[in-house]
Amino acid sequence: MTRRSRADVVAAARVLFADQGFHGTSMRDLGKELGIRGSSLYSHVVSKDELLVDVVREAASRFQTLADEVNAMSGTAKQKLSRLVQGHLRILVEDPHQARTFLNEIRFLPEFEREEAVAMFDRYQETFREVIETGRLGHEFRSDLDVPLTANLILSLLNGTTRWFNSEGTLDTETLGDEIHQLLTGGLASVSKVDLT
Amino acid sequence: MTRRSRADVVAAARVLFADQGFHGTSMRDLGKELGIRGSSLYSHVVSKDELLVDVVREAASRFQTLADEVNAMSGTAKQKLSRLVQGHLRILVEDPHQARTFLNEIRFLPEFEREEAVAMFDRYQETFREVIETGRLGHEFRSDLDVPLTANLILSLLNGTTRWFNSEGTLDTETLGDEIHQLLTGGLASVSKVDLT
DNA sequence: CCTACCGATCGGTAGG
DNA sequence: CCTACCGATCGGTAGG
Repeated sequence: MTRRSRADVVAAARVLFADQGFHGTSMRDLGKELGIRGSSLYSHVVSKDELLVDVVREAASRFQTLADEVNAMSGTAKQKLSRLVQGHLRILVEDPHQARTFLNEIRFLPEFEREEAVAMFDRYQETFREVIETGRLGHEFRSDLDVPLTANLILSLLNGTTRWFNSEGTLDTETLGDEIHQLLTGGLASVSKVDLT
Repeated sequence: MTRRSRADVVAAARVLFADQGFHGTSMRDLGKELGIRGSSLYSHVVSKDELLVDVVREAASRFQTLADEVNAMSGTAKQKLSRLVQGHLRILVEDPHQARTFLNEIRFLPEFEREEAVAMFDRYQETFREVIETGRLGHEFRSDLDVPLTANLILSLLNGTTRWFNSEGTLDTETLGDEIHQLLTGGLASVSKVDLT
């Protein structure tokens, strides 16, 4: 194997921070994953914190990109919600370690970067709120919806999939997204909606 | 203050394991929370692991109790689901630190106790599956529902509330449960279901 | 990227 | 419940 780059170190951090937690992972653990000494990592990064910052930022950036796509898109609220659901799931599934580090270890960031990440995620969540509000005003969704609450519930549902969904299994990601979108728009009940529009 | 009991130590563990993580909490941190030395904790417990085991077991036990209640209950699938949703939320809200430690730190348990806890939670989840399956067969719910998937989605939604719900806020727990139950059974769509039964 | 090392902190024990 | 301490490990640095 050749010399490692900073990107290799970040790659190891994604995996170990996700599996063992930030505080459960030592620099020596990361080194072992790459076949080098823990102390050698400091030629690539100046601190352990920096690795967590990198992983969280790259995840945040993906969510930001999805939000931009949806904001630029035309279509009904349901269509936009579907795109948000599918896009969000794709991000979680494409790099589950990155996603889990983002979701679970964000609280261990240094204060400045933590606030930065939280603000970034809130801007992302704002896209959910806007789509829900549009659907509510346009009578696609219930007019009595609590919009911020609904956004929180949808994101909880999506993010929770990282705890059990395995993309190697029988269910593929897009089908999962369809199931979720169906549950969100129509619920569990058996009788299909009468569309009055 | 008088002498501390093992229960006091477990109480401190619930809070600090939830806020700082199991690996981010030292025995000295726990001691400080109680106003004693870290080493003094060993007159109450034999290891740090034991504290995590205690917190996880007490949470698991609460879920088990709820499952027993629902299994003993009569009513429609929707009513049972509502009871599961409300009961699950109440457990999360009554002791958020215990709940968050259970959800986030369970993976750091010693292998035997981890498998025990996972098995316990799967038995609990089985109650969700049974209720959903009953509703499906009785045409309360869609007949094409993927039952285990739906159980996972519902639990993801519920557990995710620990990340943002604050029972001190304007929204009380029961109303949150109603909103969730409404979302789950009817979805976001605006037109109310036509009940053919 | 390595060896050698730093002070600090870790979980835990002995003995009172 | 305390002091005093153990070996191991932590994040990180110096110097090559």
